[in-house]
Amino acid sequence: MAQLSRKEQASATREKLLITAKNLFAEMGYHGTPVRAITRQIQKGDGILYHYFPGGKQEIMSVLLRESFEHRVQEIKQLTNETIEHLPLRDALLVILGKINELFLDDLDLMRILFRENELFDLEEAKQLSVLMSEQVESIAEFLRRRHARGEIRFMNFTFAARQLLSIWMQHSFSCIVGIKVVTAPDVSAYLEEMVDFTVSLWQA
Amino acid sequence: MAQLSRKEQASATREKLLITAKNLFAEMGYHGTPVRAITRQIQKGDGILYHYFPGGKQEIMSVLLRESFEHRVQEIKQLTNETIEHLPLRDALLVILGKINELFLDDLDLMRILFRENELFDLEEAKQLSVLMSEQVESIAEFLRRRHARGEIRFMNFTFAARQLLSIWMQHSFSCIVGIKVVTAPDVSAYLEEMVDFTVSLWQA
Amino acid sequence: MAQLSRKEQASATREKLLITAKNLFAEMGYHGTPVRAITRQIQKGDGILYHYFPGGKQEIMSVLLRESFEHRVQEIKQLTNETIEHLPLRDALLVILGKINELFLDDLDLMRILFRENELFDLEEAKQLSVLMSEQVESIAEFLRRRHARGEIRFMNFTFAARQLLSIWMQHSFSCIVGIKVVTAPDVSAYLEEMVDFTVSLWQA
Amino acid sequence: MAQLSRKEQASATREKLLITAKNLFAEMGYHGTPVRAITRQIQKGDGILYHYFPGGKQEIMSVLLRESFEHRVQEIKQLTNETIEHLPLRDALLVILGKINELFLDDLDLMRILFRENELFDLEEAKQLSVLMSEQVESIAEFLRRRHARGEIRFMNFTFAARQLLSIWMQHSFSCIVGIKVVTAPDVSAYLEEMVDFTVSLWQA
DNA sequence: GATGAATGAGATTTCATTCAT
DNA sequence: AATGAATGAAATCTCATTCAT
Repeated sequence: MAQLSRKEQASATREKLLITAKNLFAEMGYHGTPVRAITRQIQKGDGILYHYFPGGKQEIMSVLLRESFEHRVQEIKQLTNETIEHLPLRDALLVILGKINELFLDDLDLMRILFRENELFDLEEAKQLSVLMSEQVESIAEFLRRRHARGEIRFMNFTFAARQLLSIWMQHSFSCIVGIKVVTAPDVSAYLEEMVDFTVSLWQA
Repeated sequence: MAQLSRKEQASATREKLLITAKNLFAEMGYHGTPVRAITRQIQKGDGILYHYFPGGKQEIMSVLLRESFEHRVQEIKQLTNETIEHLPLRDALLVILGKINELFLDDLDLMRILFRENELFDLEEAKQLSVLMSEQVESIAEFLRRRHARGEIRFMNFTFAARQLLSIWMQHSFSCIVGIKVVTAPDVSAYLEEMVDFTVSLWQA
Repeated sequence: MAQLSRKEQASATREKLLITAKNLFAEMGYHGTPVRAITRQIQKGDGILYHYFPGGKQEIMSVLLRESFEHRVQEIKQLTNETIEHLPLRDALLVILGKINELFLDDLDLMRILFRENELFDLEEAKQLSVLMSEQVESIAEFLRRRHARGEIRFMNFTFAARQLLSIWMQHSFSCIVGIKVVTAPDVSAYLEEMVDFTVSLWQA
Repeated sequence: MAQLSRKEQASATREKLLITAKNLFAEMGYHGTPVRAITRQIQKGDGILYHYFPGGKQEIMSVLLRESFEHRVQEIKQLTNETIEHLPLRDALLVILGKINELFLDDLDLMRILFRENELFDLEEAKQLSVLMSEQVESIAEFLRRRHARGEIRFMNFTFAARQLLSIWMQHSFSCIVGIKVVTAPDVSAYLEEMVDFTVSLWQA
């Protein structure tokens, strides 16, 4: 292992704290994770967490949410339509949903916590997520409009259509998170595909 | 006030415990509600809760969920299609969703807790809720089939159509519960109506 | 040992907490006394203190001060001049100062704490003590006036004279408390007597 | 600003530490002041305090007390009677008390701390203060003797008289420090003057 | 001279639960 | 049926101090 400068080591410790906290919060919940569990896992003293996050447990959670959110925003904004413009409609939609899904699954644990303990944190995170979803709706509506221009789907309220599509995905995701499902089928991965095909078929008629 | 028999008194205390617990859990969360807050509000000693619910805090929460769930099941099962059979399609669907909504809003707080602390309680409740939703999907699909038979909507995969409809509602409800919304519009009450109309219009084409 | 009813035992525990806290605070200071030291000394669990004093360490200190103060007020008010009316002046004054001294020495430890940590507690206690001292000044002035009427001392501003007397005592007491003395003589007990005699001699001239 | 040599810089840092510590101790108490508050205020690292004061927090407090005390001793010793020898008695006494008062008020905060935490530090400081006061008593007694020789006051035990005078001042000062006053009058500044006049009048009779 | 990462003992407090009465 | 005294593990957080750099 390379010799690390003090600054590098400090930043590494901070990072370890964040990662460990995220994992433990995911595994045992925010309330279920004692601060000690975090510090002990990185084999440091009890106080180290307060050295990097003077606000304690709450602050480390806040930082986790903020960082995850910022990453998500950046990724979704980069989801340019160019890469999907030439794909068949259903494939394009699946790519979009898949990409969104990926982003959420990426930090599914964090989402889970945000949902579960959502009163703990100032609702800022939730609000930002709302805005993000709204923007996404409009972006998809725009995409559908272009497909209509190409004659692939009929004319309709494209914003509503986009919402319909996102509903399917969101309901599916929320269900996974909270453990209540509409579909008790074993093959949950195919669910989205099925529903997208069905929806597109309605749009084409 | 009439003198209560011992049995009635006991039962009254048990009931008071349940109601008080539900209110406090809703207000301050399950973790945020000390057992003492419950017993003190009904002006009884600390131990009384364990007399009626030997399993303690967890048990009282379980009972609350179970009772609420049983009530919900009963109500939804009574949601006979007969009463809506003669209504226009979009009205009938709105009645169905409205009824489901009503049932959930009825104990929105409990739902919130079920979502938030869903790993605390054995997932039995969540599973039952899943089954309930699946049954509901089939029931709606059946209803749509009948409407198709009447020539009101075209032929399609009615199960998928029912899922699509429920997705809209579920996404909406979950969003309310966790505070993340796709629509930041001020008039949220009209949202469901709009989306149902849109969906029905697709089914009719 | 007689069998105690539950209520008696509870009250005994509360009392034990107060006494133990007082002793430990006196010995090691308020800050220097962990709550655990108190509960361990009475061989009870950590939480018992919070059962009787929900406000914790601060509350137990407050209660100690309040109770001590109430006792002191009561005693000083009962210090009727009747019992000293017939004594020679210097003896009467020594009785008064001795009585006051006794009252303070009674809870010298508490006084020490009140002085030392006086910013901790709302200044109510200190204010009340001030009022008490002022009243005492007037009471002594009144007594001196009567002695003047009897021709034992000359005419003068009796309030000032009373202050002068109390100054001697207070300075002496404060000195004992904080450990700074004007007199480094070994026989501190004779100090007050000497000074009273000196002062009276001035009044008589 | 002139470039400071290393020695000057070091000494400046040490001085900054002392001044900052004194202010913070005064403001928040010894226990209430974390070492970090001091080092952060002078924008240095955590360890710097231990560089200049290896004994840590305790040592810096000790040094503060010692320096303040040395300054006080020096000043009081310079309080030569020559400057007051020609003044009227009451004015001369007021000058003496005023000078002593000034010296104490100068570092009232430090006095306050010395009183509050007097068991923390070895009692050396308190003892020295005691000796200082005793010497002062004798010095005043000597002064009174000279005034008696001039026929301004009658013969009496001048040591006792000096004690009586200092009592008035000490009680007043202590009262200010701990917040317990004999006089609740609004004009506290006149208190000393009144009492001195009263005492002198007794000496003259 | 100076830094600040790291320590870890220890402090206060909470609270679900038990059980003798 | 009811009480509430007592428990004690556990949780969060503070802070004087050390020491490698």
